[in-house]
Amino acid sequence: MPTDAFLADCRARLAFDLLSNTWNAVVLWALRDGPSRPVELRERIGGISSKVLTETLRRLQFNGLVERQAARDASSRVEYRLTPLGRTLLTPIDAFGAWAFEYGDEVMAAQEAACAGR
Amino acid sequence: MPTDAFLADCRARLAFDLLSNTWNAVVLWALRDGPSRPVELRERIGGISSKVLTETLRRLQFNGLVERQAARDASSRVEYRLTPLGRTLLTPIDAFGAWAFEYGDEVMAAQEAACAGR
DNA sequence: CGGGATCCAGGGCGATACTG
DNA sequence: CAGTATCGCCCTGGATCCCG
Repeated sequence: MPTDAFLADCRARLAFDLLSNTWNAVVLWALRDGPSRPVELRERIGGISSKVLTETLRRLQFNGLVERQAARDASSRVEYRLTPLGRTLLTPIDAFGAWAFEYGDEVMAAQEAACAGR
Repeated sequence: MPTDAFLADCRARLAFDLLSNTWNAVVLWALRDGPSRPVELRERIGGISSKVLTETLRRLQFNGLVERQAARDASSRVEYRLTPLGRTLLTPIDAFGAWAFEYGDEVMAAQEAACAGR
């Protein structure tokens, strides 16, 4: 990867856009351990409404990161799973998780310091 | 880092939130090579208004990732630079850049395929 | 040049209710 | 259970103007 000319490169922004909303990364992460049904996802994630979850999954689907599989019987059981492409995104997301685990406290401290200063 | 109990962990979401807007990652990236003045940042980034750049820098400042340094003379020259904490974030961002460089085409292809299917 | 003040449009996100 | 339809808030992001 070239270290310069990054910003004008649409590819980089494309990747940033994939993470530029509240739930994309969270849902991808929630799918890391295998296919899941919406109910499972919701309880695993917590705090996400059915509607927003669906919207997020549609977005991820649109970008080729997730695929949807309906049950073959008529029951309303559906599964979502990461595509191979989506799975490759776990590595960078992992990097962020590790970062948060290590530096999360510092960020929160900075936030409180900034608030205190006001 | 624990691989489970990630989603309920506020720390992880905190990190995701740092990337959950359009410009945070881009501006951080633009600062990677050293302190810069807003004008420089704007031309390096491209497509960002003065107002939005300022807002973004304030956000990053609030989170302790960037610091602002006014010139000592009265001229209106200001520099922004990454804090040590902010610099640690470059590694995960790098991971995303590398990912985009490698898989960007696949994402765009998936998008086009999704559009064609409609 | 830096950056505030406005005004404005779009969309993310939430709560709720409803259909199959 | 999965998903859609509404309604509405609020924030991001963009354009413009103006001040030190």
